[in-house]
Amino acid sequence: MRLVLADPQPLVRAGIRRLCEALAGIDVVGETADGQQLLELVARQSPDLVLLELQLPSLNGIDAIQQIRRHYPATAAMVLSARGESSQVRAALKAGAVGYLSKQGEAVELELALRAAARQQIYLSPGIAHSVVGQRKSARAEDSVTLPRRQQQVLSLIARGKSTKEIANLMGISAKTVETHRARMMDALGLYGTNALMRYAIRTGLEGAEG
Amino acid sequence: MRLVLADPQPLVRAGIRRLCEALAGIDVVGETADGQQLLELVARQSPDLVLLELQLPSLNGIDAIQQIRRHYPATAAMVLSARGESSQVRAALKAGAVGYLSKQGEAVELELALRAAARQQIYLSPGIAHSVVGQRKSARAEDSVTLPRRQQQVLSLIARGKSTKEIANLMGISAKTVETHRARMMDALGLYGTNALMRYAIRTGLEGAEG
DNA sequence: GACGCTTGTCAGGAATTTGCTGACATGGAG
DNA sequence: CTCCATGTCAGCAAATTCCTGACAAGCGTC
Repeated sequence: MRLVLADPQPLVRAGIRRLCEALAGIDVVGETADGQQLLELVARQSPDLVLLELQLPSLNGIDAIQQIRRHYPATAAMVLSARGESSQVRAALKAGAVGYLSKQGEAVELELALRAAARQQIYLSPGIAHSVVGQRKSARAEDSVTLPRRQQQVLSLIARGKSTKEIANLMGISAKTVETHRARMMDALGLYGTNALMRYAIRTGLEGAEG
Repeated sequence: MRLVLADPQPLVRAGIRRLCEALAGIDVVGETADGQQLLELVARQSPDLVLLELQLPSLNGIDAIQQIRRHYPATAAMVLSARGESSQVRAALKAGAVGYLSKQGEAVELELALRAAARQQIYLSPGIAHSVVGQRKSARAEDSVTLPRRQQQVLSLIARGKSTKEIANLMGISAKTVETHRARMMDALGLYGTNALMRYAIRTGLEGAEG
């Protein structure tokens, strides 16, 4: 099985690569830190599987998965993520991921996951699986919502520390409208107060931030 | 050289372990996800070197380094961290770390760093080194400040998404005083506006949060 | 195609929060 | 002893948030 790795941290990536290469029948044919480069790599190498972190610079993991599914259907994509919010898991699977492996998981899971992928099966880390099985009691509203486009834009700007006014300018709309978006998001997410939303925004909306 | 690893993510830890074991003369004699367990491991194994992530559950990396230096002076500690804020770097070195390796660094750095440690030398990742060399022009105020006790408490509560009122209640002081603390922190950190502070608070004040 | 629902846009006005300017006590540095 | 950082608190003007509407466009359904 030919494999491509994508993770922003070179040392981590190198480590995972070693783990993969130690497995029989696994051939790592490429690695990258970057979402766009990942697509190019896939185009060149046509790997059987891509193992990718969701938080990638220049093109986030979810979008990368969609592109891969769309343009290179012979290549499967499996997530290898540090975090495991339900919304992320759902989004990844909806985008076409064939599995979701948590970095919190034990090392043996890596082999299980890759073997599963080779057999066209879906692998989910324990502690991740519940996200798709659904309805345990502690299901927070935050974890199962997809915000509309405009609201997501606002959220991402909030996460970058912009003020309402700045957001309004950047988006070319009235500050009042930004407030409405914020209010609707808080409503949808079950959050109370701007700080709670900001916290949520920063916890999630990182999307290749860094400025 | 006998080595112990500490990183909260098993998969990452396993990968780094492989990378270390592939190096001649390196013997990984233990690994853990937890700060307290790290100390016990060091006590049992008396390794020559500990390679640790700063963000560990139950006992953070900085404190762990101090304890190790104090109680097991034969064991050296080197940081292997995802982030590289100057304040963290300085704190780690002040605590007695013999090096600071960034996960953003290339895999070859691992060998350089371990070899350096074996020769009693200090290794710093490129892009980290400037933190100690100091004074290049883009030195942000944020990176070299230690806040007073009370202000740190406020900051950590901000990071947890508490409102000014809630913080005031929790700390048993007036909301006005909380605002003063906030204002002085913004001043000290060179930040403008509450959102900027909140962003900073969440970026840094994580300290085993999760709630 | 009319109806309902979501999304995107915007405002007015009340209620809160922030930012700014003082103020005062304490305790350590010089 | 004096200076300055720290911790505490208030008054008041300015800014922001929250709440209540409002209206148009798109979408799915019956």
